[in-house]
Amino acid sequence: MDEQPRLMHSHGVGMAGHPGLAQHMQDGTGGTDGEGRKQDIGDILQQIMTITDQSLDEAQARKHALNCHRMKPALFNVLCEIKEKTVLSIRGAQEEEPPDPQLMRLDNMLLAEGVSGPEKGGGSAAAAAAAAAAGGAGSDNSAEHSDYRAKLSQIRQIYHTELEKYEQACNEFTTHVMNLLREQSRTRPISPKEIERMVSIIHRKFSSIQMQLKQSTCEAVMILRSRFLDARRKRRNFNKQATEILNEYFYSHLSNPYPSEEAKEELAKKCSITVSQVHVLLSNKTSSNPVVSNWFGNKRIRYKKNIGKFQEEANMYAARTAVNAASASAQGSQANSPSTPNSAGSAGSFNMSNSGDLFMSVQSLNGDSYQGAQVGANIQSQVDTLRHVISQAGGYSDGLPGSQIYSPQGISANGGWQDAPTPSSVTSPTEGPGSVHSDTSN
DNA sequence: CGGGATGATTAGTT
DNA sequence: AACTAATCATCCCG
Repeated sequence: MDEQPRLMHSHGVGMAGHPGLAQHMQDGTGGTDGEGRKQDIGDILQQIMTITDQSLDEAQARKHALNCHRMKPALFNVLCEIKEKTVLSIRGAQEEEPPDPQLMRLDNMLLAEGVSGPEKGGGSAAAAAAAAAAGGAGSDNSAEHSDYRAKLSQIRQIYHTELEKYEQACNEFTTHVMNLLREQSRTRPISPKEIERMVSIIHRKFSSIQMQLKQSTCEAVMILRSRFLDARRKRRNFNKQATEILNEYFYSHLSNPYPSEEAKEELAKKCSITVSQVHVLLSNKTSSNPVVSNWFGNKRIRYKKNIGKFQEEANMYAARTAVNAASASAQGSQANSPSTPNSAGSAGSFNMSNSGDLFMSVQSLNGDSYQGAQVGANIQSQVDTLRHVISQAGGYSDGLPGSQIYSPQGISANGGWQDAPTPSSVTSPTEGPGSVHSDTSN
């Protein structure tokens, strides 16, 4: 303690013209002493040089001896002088590096993914809440979701633990090095700048290790994420019941198969269809159930594309809803259809994109405003077929087994399915697709 | 395995 | 923003 570390700044700079060592060397009495001093200095240097070869205790002892050596201040001054010169060259190498762009990228990503952010980021919590709210019955989805979150938080935990470990190690090491340097500054000149430099070197080293950690964390998150996103693409067919419910709605609203938000929600609930959690996670909209919307979108387009293929199905569901509604009450059968009065498919008036004139009205069962079955096609290539079908009055030909016939009402030539009162009532296709009366065969 | 069925995604439209 | 049309990716049945 008696000896403060001799940092250079405390020594001043003005010794260039007056080297302390020279002074010491010259303040002897006789010329012959010169030899002895030289010897002395050589001794000291020798001791210094070999100090690292010794055991700790020995070294410690020798250090103390050196510290007390009468030549020490002189030697120290010399070292200071040399240092002063070399420092200049060191300074040049010292550049303030800008923050590593890649590190910044990693940081940003970790933050965005909620790994490095505040504990249990509000964002993910909100997403979870949204998922829970949107998917009331969806145990499947929320399970998947929580799985994702569990894995993410696992990653986050590992990341934080490791990060903390690194930080601690870094601090420990830094303190250690600084102590060492301070200790050493007794025997050799060390500028604060040098210590600073050393510290920054240490920090750089550690931060490069940290970067590796961040990188692998990012990778892990990416992998998790991609696996999660892939999962969303994995298609699971709805169960039969769900499909039936959806189909029922579709065919009973064939005139306007665009369920409202509430209707979609309702259907989703009935079918136990939940929003894919991804939708909730990636888009924070609380709106309609995209799964149901997807279904209706697909259904509409596919129905429209190939009505014939769906005739059977349509009739089936129409019949079902008819029974349910118990309305029917088929009153008059219009004269003009060759077929029996009742043969009406579900009414669909959804207007085919191109040409409204393809359908023909054949019969309308309801006195009030309702149209009977309709057949329509928008595809030019189907026209012939349709004509054929129609001419057969519900008989079928090639692709179109249907027994449906169009009535013009509710159909607008221009676009979109017109809305029409629920068709419900109309049908009674008696028997499935069969319902073909009249001259079917020919 | 091939191919149709089907849910999801995407580009473009209104 | 919701829809259509096309397409992708997977399921599923023969």
